[in-house]
Amino acid sequence: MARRFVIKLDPERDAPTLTINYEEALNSQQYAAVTAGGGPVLVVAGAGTGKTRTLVYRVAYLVETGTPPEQIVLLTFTRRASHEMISRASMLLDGRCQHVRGGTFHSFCLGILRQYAPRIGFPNNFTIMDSSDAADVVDVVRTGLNIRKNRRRFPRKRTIQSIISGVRNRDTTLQEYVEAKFPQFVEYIEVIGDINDGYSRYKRSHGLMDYDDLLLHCLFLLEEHEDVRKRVAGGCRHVLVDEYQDTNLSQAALVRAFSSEHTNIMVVGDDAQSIYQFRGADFRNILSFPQQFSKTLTLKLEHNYRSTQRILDLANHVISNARYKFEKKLFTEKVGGELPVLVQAADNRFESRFVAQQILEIRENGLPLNQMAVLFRNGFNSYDLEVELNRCGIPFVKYGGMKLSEAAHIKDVLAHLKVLENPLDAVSWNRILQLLEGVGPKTAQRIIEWMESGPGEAFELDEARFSPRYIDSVRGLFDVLRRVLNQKGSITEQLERIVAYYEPILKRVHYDDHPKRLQDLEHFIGIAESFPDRATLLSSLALDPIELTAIDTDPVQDDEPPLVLSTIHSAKGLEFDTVFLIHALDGILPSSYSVDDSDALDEELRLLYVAVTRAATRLFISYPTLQYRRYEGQYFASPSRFLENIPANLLDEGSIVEEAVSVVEGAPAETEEEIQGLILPPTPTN
DNA sequence: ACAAGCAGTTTTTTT
DNA sequence: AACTGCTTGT
Repeated sequence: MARRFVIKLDPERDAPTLTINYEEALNSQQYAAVTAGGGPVLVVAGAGTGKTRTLVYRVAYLVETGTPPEQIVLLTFTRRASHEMISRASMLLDGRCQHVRGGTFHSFCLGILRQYAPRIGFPNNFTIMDSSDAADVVDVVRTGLNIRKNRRRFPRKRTIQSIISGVRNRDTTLQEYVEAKFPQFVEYIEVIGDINDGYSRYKRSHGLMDYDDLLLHCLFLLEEHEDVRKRVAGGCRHVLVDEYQDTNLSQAALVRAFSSEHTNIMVVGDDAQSIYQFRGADFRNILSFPQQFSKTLTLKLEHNYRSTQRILDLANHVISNARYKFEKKLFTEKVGGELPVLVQAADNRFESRFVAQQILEIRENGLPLNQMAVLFRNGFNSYDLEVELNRCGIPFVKYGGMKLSEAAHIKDVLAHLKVLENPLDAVSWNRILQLLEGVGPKTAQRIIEWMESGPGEAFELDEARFSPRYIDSVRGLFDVLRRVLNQKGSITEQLERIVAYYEPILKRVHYDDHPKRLQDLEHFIGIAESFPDRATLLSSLALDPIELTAIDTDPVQDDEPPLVLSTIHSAKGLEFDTVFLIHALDGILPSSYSVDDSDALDEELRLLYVAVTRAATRLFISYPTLQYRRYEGQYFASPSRFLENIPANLLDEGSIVEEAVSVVEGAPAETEEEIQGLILPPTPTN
């Protein structure tokens, strides 16, 4: 007779032993999120409430409680964010966290598509186009359709590309979208539709995908191929999504697909920080999450650990002016602190000198440079300041603005690599052929068509068909490509060969500044060295472009962590002790492109909210009164409308006084105490 | 017919 | 700084 023995479970002893004391490290709301079970979880987390911390601990918790790290998918907004979170989780727990799969939606989709592309009629080695490549294709298609540009006010190639992309990222039609956003082009809706059709066909026949395709083709793949969906979603035991308020329709659908097998999905975000509506994101996406996933557990993080109460008061006041009423109000225990200040400067130069001097002073008082940041609306708003910082010897890094891989000369060299990787890539062929003397759009097109129809062997040129005016230079191009291909050297060797070939072209095309551009190319070769192969280099560059200013950083003071300059968009998710928001002008912070559209205007307001909430203890907002415009010359600009009529108990006012001698020890006027001691040296002539 | 060079206009934010 | 449209040159 069988006997049954019962062992009593002792929760003290038999619970998995956790090396991290989660309860102690987190507040109760964070703890609830980190230790939540499976199923859909929505975490609505205000600015500075420990959103990143929560995700990091969540990753560690999942790993510790037995989820294989490679079955955890952490989708973030930038690759920087995903690297940071994964390495923080690794430090918290151990190296197992390194195997968590992370990245942007685009890079995660790329990985899937590289594997399964043939299932949807693409080669595995398809090329990723950035938006200016896409605009070039649009132009080729438009020319091919014989659409005359000299029709009245026909949209530019960039505009057509952004219309096409705008429609694909939203739940709308071309008709509706153009009527709403580009009423001046309503008469061309049909033509734009034709261009769009041609554009899709062109991409498909040449193995090209734009950014939208990475998401949409991946979604199509998962929806149409049950076995692929099962395999991919089967590997996603836990899906975590950061910055969910900035996802668009297709990203929400992808989240659904990824989590379709295990339904363990946690999304984190803040509707008040949605700043990518221009790209199709909709903050209502995050609010409708519980409707899209049944039995959603909703948690809120409202306790701010970052900022002083005075900064939060200003932030709460700013966001209360939005048409849409956001529900949460942030609170903190950091009472008091300095009142944020709004500083009026006479012009750009005064603003720059003010900021640089404050930074020097604050550093003098012991705050490291990398805990300060200067934020601005547009990449070019910091040009003047960058000059001033260089003059003062303040090292800085800049995020946002011009990217290395967007510079014409880098794109030229990259296009050579791209045709080696994907010989069908007609955009790149088009680009590199037109660099040859005597070859323009028409000839480039004819050569491409000849290559596609004719010889099996790539990079071979047959005689007589082409004019002797350029035949030799085409042959020269093919020779270089063939040599690079046959030699199978390292990336560096391949690039060096191409740059050597390209150098004379560079001198001809950019005669006035070729030394600077050649320097960029050398620097680029150095960066490329760290990539394992050509394909990885090209994909990484397309999805995670390198900042152009990485080049200018002077090696003199590289032991000091640099000051951060950033567009507000690129500063999302970051925090600093001291923040300077510069160029807070009407027409810049509410961008002049947004003032007619109340939704867009609201987004600009949220942008200001994001900027303000980056600051922990000190916030300076400044604007120059005098601005220049091309033909009108100088004119007086007004401060941001968002900063008007702010009660004096929330925002101080300051002005800049010029003082040729030394600091006056006396009592300055109250409103000027913030900038007491600012000495402006005589304005240099340059 | 097509390329090259010049003049005038237009520039957000990002994967 | 890059794109578009116009004029000139081969």
